[in-house]
Amino acid sequence: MAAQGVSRRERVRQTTLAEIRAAARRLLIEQGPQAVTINAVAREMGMSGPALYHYFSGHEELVGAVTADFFRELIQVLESARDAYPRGEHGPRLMAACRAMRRWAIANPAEYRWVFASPITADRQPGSARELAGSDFEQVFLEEVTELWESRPFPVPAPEELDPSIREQLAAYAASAGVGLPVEAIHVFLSCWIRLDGLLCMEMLNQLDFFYSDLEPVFEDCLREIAPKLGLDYVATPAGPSEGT
Amino acid sequence: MAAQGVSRRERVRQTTLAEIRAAARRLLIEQGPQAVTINAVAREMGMSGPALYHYFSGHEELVGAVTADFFRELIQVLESARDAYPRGEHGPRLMAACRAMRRWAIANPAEYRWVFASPITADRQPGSARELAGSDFEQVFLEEVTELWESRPFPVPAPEELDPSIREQLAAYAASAGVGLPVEAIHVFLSCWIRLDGLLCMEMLNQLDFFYSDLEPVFEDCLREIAPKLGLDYVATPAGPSEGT
DNA sequence: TAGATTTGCTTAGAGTCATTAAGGAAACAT
DNA sequence: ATGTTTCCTTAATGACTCTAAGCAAATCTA
Repeated sequence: MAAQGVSRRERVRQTTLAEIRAAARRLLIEQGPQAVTINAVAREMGMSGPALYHYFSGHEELVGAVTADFFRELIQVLESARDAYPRGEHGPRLMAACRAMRRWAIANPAEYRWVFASPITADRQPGSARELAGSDFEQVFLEEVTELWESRPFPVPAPEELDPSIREQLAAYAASAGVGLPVEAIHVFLSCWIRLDGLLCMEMLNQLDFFYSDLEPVFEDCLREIAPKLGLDYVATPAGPSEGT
Repeated sequence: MAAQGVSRRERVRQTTLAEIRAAARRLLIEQGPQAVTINAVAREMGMSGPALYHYFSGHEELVGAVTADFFRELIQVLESARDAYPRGEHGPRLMAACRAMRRWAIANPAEYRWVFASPITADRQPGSARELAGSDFEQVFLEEVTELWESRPFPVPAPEELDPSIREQLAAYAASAGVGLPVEAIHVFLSCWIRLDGLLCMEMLNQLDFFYSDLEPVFEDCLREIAPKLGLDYVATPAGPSEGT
């Protein structure tokens, strides 16, 4: 029922790996990022420090694994929020994903900061787990916007209105990432994305505490401004999903 | 010529303090934030570690002092960019300050991240040097916008269009910070601020590397969108300042 | 100007980290 | 039953923060 092709050893190993990442997360939440040390994690699970080196090549790899976990979790949260609405309803699906992102950030501030406002500049090499998970994450929104565009194109600036340098950079990105969207549409999408995520970023970095105590209405305001740019209707209270898949 | 009421000792002490902060900054730039340790800073100036405890109560206070330095420097940069234009020209003055902020961030990425994307969650207590410098920093923009508003009010949403919760929060902020601007105007200002700084924030956290290699035109695009919200004309190439003070 | 005090530094040391090395014991494979 | 792999331990190195104890020079005081 459990063992298929994987040996018992392998299963135990995976369990331990998961336990390690869980302990690291607990430390992150309870005592902050600087508390996530090899020693502390090991102690947390009744092991001695060097034992962890059988599971991770070092501190950095542990950090990378935990980060990848968070990305996966966030992607999953976004996808299920999105999939609460049927495939064709791109507006509600996008809005739901946006709101879910903020909800996750609010519920998991330490994790959000760990991932996005990473003190850890390392692990930025292309090909790292982090980089891969990061692009998967963008993909959730980009895919939906692509479908939206294909089913009902939103208004875009005229080609000559777009700064040539921006055009060039986006063309390069589209080519390398295989995005099936015209440059102008990517520009509109990214403008919206930057506004929304920039706001969330500032909120999570506590840069707005001085002015606001609750940014939820500000976030909604941002959604309201963004919606028409993608040709969508802003809906304040998301109506119950119309019985999706 | 130099010694006034301060003793020679005090002067030497201040010099040493400055040298310590400079060494810390050098380490930050050359080897990243994790290299800014008490020991490394001391070594950098030919001292032994514990000596620094005569100047700072510990690592955290050193970090705080360096942060405050950066804030002061940034404020100074903003002010002189602004003051390159005469007092009445609020548009050019604001734009200049915005561009100067990005220029400083680009020229001093480590410092910018140190200040704004601080891994260091500590030192957030109200009254800390950091908090004070932070509010001075906002003040540069807020003051200018206030003068702009008083000389030539920009369009604001009708009172009933503004979310009641936002209104309430901004009213509280205005009262506590002594802002002489109606709530609606604060809202417009903050919307602009959040867009601009959110973009810069994401840029500096490398969240946009995937899409763009050079964000300067994107930043300009943002300025172009923001300008009319404050009733200003967007000017791409800032004309030489008309011989300000 | 001599003596007391303050200040700036030193080294020593305790406790934390990351990481490597060496070895024991249990699980597994044959 | 034997050999191998795997998991974990302790020991040790060198970094870090920070406290303690103490020397020596600068400064103040009488």
